[in-house]
Amino acid sequence: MKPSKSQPPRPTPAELEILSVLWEHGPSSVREVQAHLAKSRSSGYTTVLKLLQIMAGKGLVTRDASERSHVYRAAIAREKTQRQLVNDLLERAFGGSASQLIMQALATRRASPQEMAEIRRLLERTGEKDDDRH
Amino acid sequence: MKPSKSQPPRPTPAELEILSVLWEHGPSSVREVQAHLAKSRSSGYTTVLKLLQIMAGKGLVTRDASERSHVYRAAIAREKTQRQLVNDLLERAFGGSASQLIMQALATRRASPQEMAEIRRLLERTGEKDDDRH
DNA sequence: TGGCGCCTACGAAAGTTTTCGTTGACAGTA
DNA sequence: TACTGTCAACGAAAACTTTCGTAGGCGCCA
Repeated sequence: MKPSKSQPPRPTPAELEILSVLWEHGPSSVREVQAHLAKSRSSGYTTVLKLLQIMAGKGLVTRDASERSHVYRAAIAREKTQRQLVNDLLERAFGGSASQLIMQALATRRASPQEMAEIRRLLERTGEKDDDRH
Repeated sequence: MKPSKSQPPRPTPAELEILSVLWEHGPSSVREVQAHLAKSRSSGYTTVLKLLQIMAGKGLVTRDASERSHVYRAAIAREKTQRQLVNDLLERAFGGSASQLIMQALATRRASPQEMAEIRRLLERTGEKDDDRH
């Protein structure tokens, strides 16, 4: 097996679901991941185990094997992964137009008033001065 | 081959890139699609042809075979497809939070000042409509 | 000790997506 | 007609993803 790359590859759909569980619930055993996953997808125990092993090989998760039940934790940051995925979608389906994507995001899920407010706030902050970072 | 379903399946990544070309440039021959595709991905001619044939079978594109060079056109609407994809991403990677997704979309820094303005405009309009129902 | 339950490891199958080599057809042209 | 360039069709390989069966280890306890 190759040493895990410095830059882990993009997670597959099933891997992404597992990462979501780890992001939300923190380091977990296979059993725990599988239990949470069962709510949205039905995957057998060994399937989840295998995926986690593969993900460890890819560097998507790390594993603490000091206990009998190994504990897995996400090795890539949620935000960074989300950004990468959005970027991909942007390129592949929106011709790079962020506003188009945002429009569809707003059209799909009617964002709650709180969310709308948050988005507006975010937009003001980001929009004021484009390259004024401090 | 099955008759194309009334509801075409979701396009795969490679298929989506082809659809993007068709959406942007309109009905095209295989050669034209492949030429445009070459900018972002290197796919051989027969690969693109095969994909288009598969897509035709799935109902993702239609084909005009009256000329020697068959002309393909997208059979599914851009907006609808985009919305579906955004929805998927929203569910799979953002726990359904549109504002999170939008935040990441803005963070990619693809948005030009014009786009930012457009987004702001869009947001105001949507926001008004939201509270302004009677 | 023997049996039970839970765990990891591993390999292989099944399913899906992408790639391309090869073939035969057609049109234009020398 | 023979040659050349371009095209669609097709099959099969290659690559990738997901699933699960099976085997073996370990700890617990009757």
